[in-house]
Amino acid sequence: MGIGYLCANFDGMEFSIQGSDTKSSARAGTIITDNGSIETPIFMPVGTAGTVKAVHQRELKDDIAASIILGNTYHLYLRPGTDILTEAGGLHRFNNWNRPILTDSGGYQVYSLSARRKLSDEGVVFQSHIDGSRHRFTPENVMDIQRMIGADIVMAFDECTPYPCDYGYAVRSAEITHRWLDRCIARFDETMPLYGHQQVLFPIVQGSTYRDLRALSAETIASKGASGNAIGGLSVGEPHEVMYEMTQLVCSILPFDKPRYLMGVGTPANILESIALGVDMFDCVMPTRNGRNGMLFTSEGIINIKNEKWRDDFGPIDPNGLVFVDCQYSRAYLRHLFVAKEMLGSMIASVHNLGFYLWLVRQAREHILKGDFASWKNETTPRLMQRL
RNA sequence: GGGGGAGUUCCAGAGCGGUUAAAUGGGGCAGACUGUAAAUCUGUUGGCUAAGCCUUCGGAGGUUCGAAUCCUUCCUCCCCCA
Repeated sequence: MGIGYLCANFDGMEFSIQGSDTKSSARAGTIITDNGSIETPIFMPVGTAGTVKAVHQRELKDDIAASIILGNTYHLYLRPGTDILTEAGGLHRFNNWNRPILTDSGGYQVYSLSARRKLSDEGVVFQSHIDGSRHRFTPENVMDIQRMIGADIVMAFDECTPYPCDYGYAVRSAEITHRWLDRCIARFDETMPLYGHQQVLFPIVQGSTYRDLRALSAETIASKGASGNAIGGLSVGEPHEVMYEMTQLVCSILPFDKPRYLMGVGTPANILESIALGVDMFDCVMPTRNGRNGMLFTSEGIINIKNEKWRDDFGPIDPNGLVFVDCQYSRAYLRHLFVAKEMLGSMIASVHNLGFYLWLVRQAREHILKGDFASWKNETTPRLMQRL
């Protein structure tokens, strides 16, 4: 890849707001990228290793109607590696997804693989979870790798601050993330996209659960004038009220006219609450991972499909679901697949859960445009979160 | 017909005189999972009027302070030789 330069003020992404709720900070917008547009609020299925686990692209597009998916820098760098990705012509062509992609930077792995890495101001040295080999990640090469992956939205390299976390650590962690951000921006700005579509860089707010640090971090991030801004370091074990408090605080500081992305969140309730606080974008492994483990989110509540009670329930998985699996397979059949450890069970559950999550954010958008989002959210959430 | 082996809690299978309601798997039941080291992990799995008691290791007797473990006998199954 060559070192190039960008036209001043060029923004590879547009964001517009079509409407907002009357009794909350929820808004309905549209993000336009070179690979397609995204109506917000949006849920982005996680496709860490270049695949939304157990789901075909065809299902993602036609049934689930996902408008953007994730990839992960750390995982794709280790496998298949940047040589294969560039040879393929980028991740879009490699995994046959012609809509937008967002790549996480590996900042979450700084947290989740903390036992396997050494963090310094320079960057992070990871010991591969695959073969133990050592790999240095810096703000600079993380930008380069994300250029080679070719995501439409790339994330700044950060440290997802753990929880609980003492104040001193939270300060140092946020400072590292901020220093890294400047290096990310510098490198990103001096390099060019490789595959003919524009890319944008989202910075990430940290600050753990401390209001002053969150505010400081949000102001720092906001000052960069990025195309969109992310909130990281939440949903790592803190109480929900704390997560909402931090989200509300940060949203009040981040620019109104740019999309806000709450990383790693969450449950259906988390998502609706955060939309009300002004968040536009979400991603979470919950619908796929929990789906593979037998947990179904439905319009009627939450189901553990492995439970004996579904053994002879021949009703649809979700009578109100819009995805083809919802009405074509029974709960009894899906339970059988899980009990028998048949892989189709994981596939059906993943398609269903993602279909449900995308349905949920589409509903949210409709109610925001109608102006009754807050009341709809309050009456809907208890039903969605009840255990069946 | 002759010789040998085995029957243990839902299943397989340890245990071979007391620390055994009985290892370990599996199965069953339940729980967890939030920018994916996860098609993963954890708990539990005889009964009860539960810090205690009752029933349980093919059946019935017996030895012993004490038996799933030793003896007698019966039943059932498996293998080898005719």
